[in-house]
Amino acid sequence: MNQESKFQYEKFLNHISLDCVVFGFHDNQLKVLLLRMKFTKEWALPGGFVKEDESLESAATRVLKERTCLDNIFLKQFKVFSDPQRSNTNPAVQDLIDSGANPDQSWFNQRFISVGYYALVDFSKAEPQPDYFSDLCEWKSLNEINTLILDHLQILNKALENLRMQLNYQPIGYNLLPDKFTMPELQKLYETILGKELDRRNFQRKMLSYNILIRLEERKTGGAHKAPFLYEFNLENYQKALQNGLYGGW
Amino acid sequence: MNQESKFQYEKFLNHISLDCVVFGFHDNQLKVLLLRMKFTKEWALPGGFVKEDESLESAATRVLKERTCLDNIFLKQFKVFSDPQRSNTNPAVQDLIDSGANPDQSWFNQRFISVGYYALVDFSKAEPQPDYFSDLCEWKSLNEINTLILDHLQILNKALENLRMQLNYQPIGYNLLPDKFTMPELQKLYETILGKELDRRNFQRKMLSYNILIRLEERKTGGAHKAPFLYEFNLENYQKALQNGLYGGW
DNA sequence: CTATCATTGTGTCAATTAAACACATTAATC
DNA sequence: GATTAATGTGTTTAATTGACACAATGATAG
Repeated sequence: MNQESKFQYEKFLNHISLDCVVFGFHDNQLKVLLLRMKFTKEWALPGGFVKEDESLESAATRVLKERTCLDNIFLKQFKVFSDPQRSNTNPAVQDLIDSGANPDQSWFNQRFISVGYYALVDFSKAEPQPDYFSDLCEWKSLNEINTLILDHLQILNKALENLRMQLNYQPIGYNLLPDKFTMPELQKLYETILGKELDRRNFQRKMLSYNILIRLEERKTGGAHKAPFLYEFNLENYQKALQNGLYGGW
Repeated sequence: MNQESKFQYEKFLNHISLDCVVFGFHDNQLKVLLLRMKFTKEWALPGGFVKEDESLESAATRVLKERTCLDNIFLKQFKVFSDPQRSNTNPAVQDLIDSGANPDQSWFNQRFISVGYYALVDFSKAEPQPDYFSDLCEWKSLNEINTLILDHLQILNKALENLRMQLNYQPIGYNLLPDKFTMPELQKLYETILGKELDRRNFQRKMLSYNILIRLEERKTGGAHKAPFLYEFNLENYQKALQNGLYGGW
């Protein structure tokens, strides 16, 4: 276990927290990284607080490095959750207090405005680590997730909504797939995020038209049936597409 | 002057502020509502703080009602600005301190994480009101705005970027135009936001295809040349389009 | 080692959408 | 009443999307 040895709430800004929806892709399924709370055994999104001298982005990066052991994670701020009632009527708060991290209870009893981030990571490279308040850190498939503490399920759904939007004007995949991947794998990723099936041939045509893929001379063998080509991203064009978007619109 | 008689910083959450980029449309130009600081005479975005029992949305709504005398303003949260250095190296802070609102200076010397909102309002119905720290509240055209306090120019630019994005998947205009308007006026609004010209005939065809417009039997007379039809929005379809978006994407 | 099977690679055709452009109409002005 | 400059309403062509067909191939079963 690579938990923090002490929870130093003294260093953090009051009232502000952040929650991260970490997406990964494995077994043709979209996964989300969750923590199991030590006491109530409820599941939660990884989150944290903001130190006095760091930006939200730095704080999110720090938290995600602690939870996944990864650097350079794709991070996107998508919404702030500020309902005054979002955290004060939930047993999870008691759980945090029970943790003993904050003896006088003043830290967890305050109201938090939480900034939501979603992250896209390479499933195979992440090494899930629980935090001070949890005893387990695991990937869960979307359909396995029924309840989460506080408003975390709402945060997860909003993140997914935003990820689906991103799909429509920015490339996706570099952060979620291994370096080399097949067209069917990329398509499955899209289908999983969107929750619907796409036409194989039209998908390929559209995807290739973005000019962000490089087809390798290699094929992926081992599976039954015809061996598909391997692709990798053209990083230069991928970055351009991230900046400029994929569609013109007006 | 309809200023607040007292600045009650005691009631607000520490470290959290909000800034609003209020867009209006007048004389075929996109306008932004700005405040002139009492002492330094620098210009700033309208902003405020969050009371202990209100959400960010409520706080933004409250602030905008104070600045424009309008209810039911279209509001959209677009980004949080959290650079630790964003406010502590700027003369504007001294200006706020000089205001005397907070004698021990503890309030304005703290670090603020600011949530950015943009608002779309009917120019002709807003009644600009300065706040406790400003002596003037005025509409400014985008090209008139060169410098703003703190990182407000950056906030403005990000808001504009987001507004341009919104144009590509949601209808716009109901909040910015009077109840009845002409097609050329609507087109000018789009052109102003996008900063580029559009083909008159293609614009009309595309806009009508959304089914959010109702053409009235009336025409707008008074201008030289042929009188254009007046339109109004079909509110039911407009709301649907806001929810579902205008384009399919994947 | 050959036939079978499921999947991949490639391509076509029709329908829809977008871009570029032309001409008739009309309200104010002189 | 002619002129002017903008509006109303098209058409034509190109580009994109959606639906679908068939050949190629790697593993597997017999």
